[in-house]
Amino acid sequence: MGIDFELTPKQKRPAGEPCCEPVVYPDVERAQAERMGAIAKALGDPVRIQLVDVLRKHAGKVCVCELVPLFDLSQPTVSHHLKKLRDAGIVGSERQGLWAYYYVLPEAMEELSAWLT
Amino acid sequence: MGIDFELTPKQKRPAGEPCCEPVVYPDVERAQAERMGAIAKALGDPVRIQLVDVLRKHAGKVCVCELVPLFDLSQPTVSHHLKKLRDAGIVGSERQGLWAYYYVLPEAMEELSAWLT
DNA sequence: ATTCGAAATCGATGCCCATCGATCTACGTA
DNA sequence: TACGTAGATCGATGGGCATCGATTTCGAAT
Repeated sequence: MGIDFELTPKQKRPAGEPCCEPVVYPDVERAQAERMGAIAKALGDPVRIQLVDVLRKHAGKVCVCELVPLFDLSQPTVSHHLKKLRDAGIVGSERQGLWAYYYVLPEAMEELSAWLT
Repeated sequence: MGIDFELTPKQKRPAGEPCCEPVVYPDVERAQAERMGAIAKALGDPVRIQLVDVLRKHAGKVCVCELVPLFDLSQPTVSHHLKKLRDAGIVGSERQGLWAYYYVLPEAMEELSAWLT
């Protein structure tokens, strides 16, 4: 359990004057912190926040051709943002003929939300 | 309300074969998306996730001199991460003599959590 | 006054990221 | 078969970020 960090302070401080109570092990271990950080990082862009918001409010699969004109960005850039969200497990995609449809996978956001609260 | 994006699709598609239902306005406007993105971006690093976790679980003010040895990082690097969290409004700080104490400001994380759920 | 120490800041470095135009892929249509 | 189109990928570019050692700042202690 816990993290393989050093926990015994290396600095010495004046005797009889501790600066605070000793800190215990962080109870998310490093792997979970990296997972939370990865989700948060994927959401750390206003364009991707709005993409997720549109997909979520639509409550279904949305075609990329509907997403691109929502932004003042090129089609490759929107595709790049969608890929970031997909790599983080926040959205899924599905191809039907020429068109590609994206949808929210709620689990990732529930993970982060559960950690936040 | 809403976002100043173009909403009428510019691409024409084969008649009688719509790819999906039309997308409505995103109901977080751009400013709110940027706020959410800023919070998520500040949390988008495993070190900062663990910093927040330690501060939160400690339920009080924690001295920087206790935080630094938790990580295999230099003191300036930890200070840099704390500054990022402070700039995003996720933590607050307080100086007492030589030492500096940090603590979680729950409002920012509640903001993001409320948007996520 | 001088020294010591905790924390922030500075400057440099190497890497990652957002963005674009151009290209590629693959499917539908004429 | 050839063409047109939706979306992904490529390569380049400019800016931002994580990290470090060195320095600065300022309060404490001798």
